[in-house]
Amino acid sequence: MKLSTYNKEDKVLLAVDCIIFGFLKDELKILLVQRDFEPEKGKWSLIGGFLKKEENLDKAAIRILHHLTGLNNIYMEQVYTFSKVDRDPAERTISVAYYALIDIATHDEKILKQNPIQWFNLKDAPKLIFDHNRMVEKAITRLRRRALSKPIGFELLPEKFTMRQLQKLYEAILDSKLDKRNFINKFNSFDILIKLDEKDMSSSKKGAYLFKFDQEKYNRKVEDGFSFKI
Amino acid sequence: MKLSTYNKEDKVLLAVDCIIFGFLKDELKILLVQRDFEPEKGKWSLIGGFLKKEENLDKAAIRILHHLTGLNNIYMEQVYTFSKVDRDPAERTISVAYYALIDIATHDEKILKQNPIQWFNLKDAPKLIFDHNRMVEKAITRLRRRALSKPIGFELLPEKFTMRQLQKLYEAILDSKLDKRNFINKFNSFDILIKLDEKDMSSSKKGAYLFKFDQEKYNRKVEDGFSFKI
DNA sequence: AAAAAAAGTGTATTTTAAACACTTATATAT
DNA sequence: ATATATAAGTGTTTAAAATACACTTTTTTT
Repeated sequence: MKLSTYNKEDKVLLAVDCIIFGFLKDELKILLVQRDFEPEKGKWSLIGGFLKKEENLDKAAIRILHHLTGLNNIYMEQVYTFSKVDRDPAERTISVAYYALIDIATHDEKILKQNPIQWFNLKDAPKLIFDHNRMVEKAITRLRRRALSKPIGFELLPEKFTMRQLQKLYEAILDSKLDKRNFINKFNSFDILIKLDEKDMSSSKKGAYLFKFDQEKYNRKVEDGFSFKI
Repeated sequence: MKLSTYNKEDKVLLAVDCIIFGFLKDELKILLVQRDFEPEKGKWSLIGGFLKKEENLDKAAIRILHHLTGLNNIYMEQVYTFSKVDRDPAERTISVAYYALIDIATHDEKILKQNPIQWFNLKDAPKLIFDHNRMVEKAITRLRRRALSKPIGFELLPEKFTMRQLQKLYEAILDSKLDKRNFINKFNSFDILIKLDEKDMSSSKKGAYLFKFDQEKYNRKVEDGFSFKI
């Protein structure tokens, strides 16, 4: 075996923890897993695992998420790397947090097959192991900033949705009430929605028009960014 | 020796690389070091080193920066973790990038003592080893976002500075020319400057009033944030 | 036929951003 | 002493964006 140039340096375990946000019934949710090994076996945890030598972090996040939930093709974004010395009591572990947004309805079959995995309302999620609650906080901050600077919703909403659902999503993320008319005017000014000839009748007698995103324009806005002020 | 719970998992080297920005004579600068070990010995590099088992990343960044430059008490912020498999050809190494802003004049004595270290104008910095150029890009993006959402300058400017210097700093960071009157009006609306009874005579016959930051108000603005639109 | 429930829609006001040019002070050169 | 050159300093008008705000429509249920 080749003697490494960096031979005297310490090596550490590098973990990846995934914060998966979903949205259902006007509530922001988070996907958690019941840990099935020690330490902290049985407690609720983010979806996590260890980086392997021959993969990068993005790949590791995808593999770990797939392995624990069956979810595929989820684009995750790196948030922050957590390195408190005793964050994992078992062994020195540094962990890189990733987050993603998904539409619960689209993906739920897969997830529900797996047993110790569960959606929680963000507001009443259980206490998590290690520093996972801090990770969630940091991811929420990131999500909030993202919602103010780029369109959000494509990943979190079903293909067709009402204006009200979209507004509720923004209200949930920004944790504040928005004015209906101002929201619609503002969002329409971005010109990324297509109004369908179809109504959702599930939430009112009158029915609410359904919309979908104009994929191309949406993507362009993700690139260019915008400024959404609350 | 205790048999670890995570015994079968891979361990990796974790590096920290520091992107140190400075500002002098209307130019944004970056501090680079000539690497004195293989691989890539003699090439220009960010200020880097390896995390030790018994320290967290913030501490490692401080230690590494101090060790290579003599700089003390520099607050650095984590930017991103880079993990491409072959980013370091010698051995699998993941690196966490940190960045900081410093006032060159205040710190220069210390730095200049150390030899293979040098300030470069950001615009004509040499090609760096590994993925360090990408790290710098990411740090600049972060710096720019920071400049638009929080006051900046306290760390990059001398204690007393002219309005012109402050404007040039923003111009350098945002890489765009700003209108003198609009800049002053805007910045004054933040109410974080104290106008001194002293003039800087070095750059004009008339002399330009010196300002300093109102530390308390400045800090409050760092907390609360603002929106600086260019 | 009345009541209830959510959807849908527009304007006036305030705030913020952007565009824009001349005067002042003083050292230096003639 | 006078003229000139150089950067500093200073406000207003216009345009754009954000905010505040309330009634009508549709349809089911009673």
